Amino acid sequence: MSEQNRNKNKQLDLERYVPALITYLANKLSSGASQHYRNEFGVGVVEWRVMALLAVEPAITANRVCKVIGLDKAAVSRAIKSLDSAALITLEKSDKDARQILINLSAAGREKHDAILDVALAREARLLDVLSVDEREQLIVMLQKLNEQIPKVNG
Amino acid sequence: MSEQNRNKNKQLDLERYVPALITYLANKLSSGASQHYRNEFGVGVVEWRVMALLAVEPAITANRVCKVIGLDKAAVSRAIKSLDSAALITLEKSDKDARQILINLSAAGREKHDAILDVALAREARLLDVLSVDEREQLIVMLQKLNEQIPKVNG
DNA sequence: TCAATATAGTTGACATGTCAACTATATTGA
DNA sequence: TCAATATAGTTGACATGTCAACTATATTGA
Repeated sequence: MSEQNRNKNKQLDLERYVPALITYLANKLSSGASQHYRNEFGVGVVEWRVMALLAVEPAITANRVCKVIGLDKAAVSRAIKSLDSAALITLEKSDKDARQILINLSAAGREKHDAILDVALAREARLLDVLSVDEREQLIVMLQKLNEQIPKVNG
Repeated sequence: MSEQNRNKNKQLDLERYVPALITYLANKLSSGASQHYRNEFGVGVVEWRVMALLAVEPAITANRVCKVIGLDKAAVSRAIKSLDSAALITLEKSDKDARQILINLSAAGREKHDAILDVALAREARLLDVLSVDEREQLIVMLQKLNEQIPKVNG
């Protein structure tokens, strides 16, 4: 091996570099979903994620939405404005704290949620089709662990 | 259980919904990396991914970059323009096909690549810290399988 | 009490990512 | 040969995501 070959041949194994694998997957999933939901249902993925959370936890604040879905409050603020314009949510001031606004799905929002949910679950099912039941369980547990590691990676 | 409770209580289990777990993770990883790399090295994640690929495969076209890193050709075109302005790559017309431009890392680009690589590998190591060696291997194989499923999910 | 500090949400600026229309060149097949 | 088609790369428009500065209100502690 020549001097040249020994030196400075550090490189990434792109097929095994986890951040790349995850970014690739997330980009494809999000853009595919966004396009589909926007065409079929008139809302984007961010709006969909907020609706999915509201179905689980009614009457929550924008701040709670940020914490759960991991988005910046600017993105959430805009998604809420958009959902409100489309009459898919209702907003009410909190009695407890005049800074807070409580968000709920409207009846129309609940209907749209149910329709999108079917599509979202079908998409997830097609994705996970290649994994065994055990593998799916392992994947979920590992992704949860990795999400908990994020502060250590970035901090 | 009342009629109301039986009906229409379909909802997502947000802690186990794989597209959400992946999107969350990818957003945090990419934005953390982007901020870090931009501050320390003056390039963003897209530029970094292109550089990492160029270190593995020299003298490739923009089209090849798109295929490997899974980005739209618009994003790649802009990243290449930016890397060229920063003199981190060299561009040369292909003799074989006048439409193609062959891209290589410049000496400065190679140096910057090596510096970022250390940080990138350290970030990955901190992320994977919570997983055993076996789990890491399983995770990589599963992510590769999921990436192959993408056409079926979106198509 | 009230100044200092913290928290909820909004907005403008900008990075990242995708789409579609476009120009330029190469390839295919009647 | 040359019209039809395919491929490489660029550009404008727009969706998604983050940051920092901002307003308004609540909480803390001297």
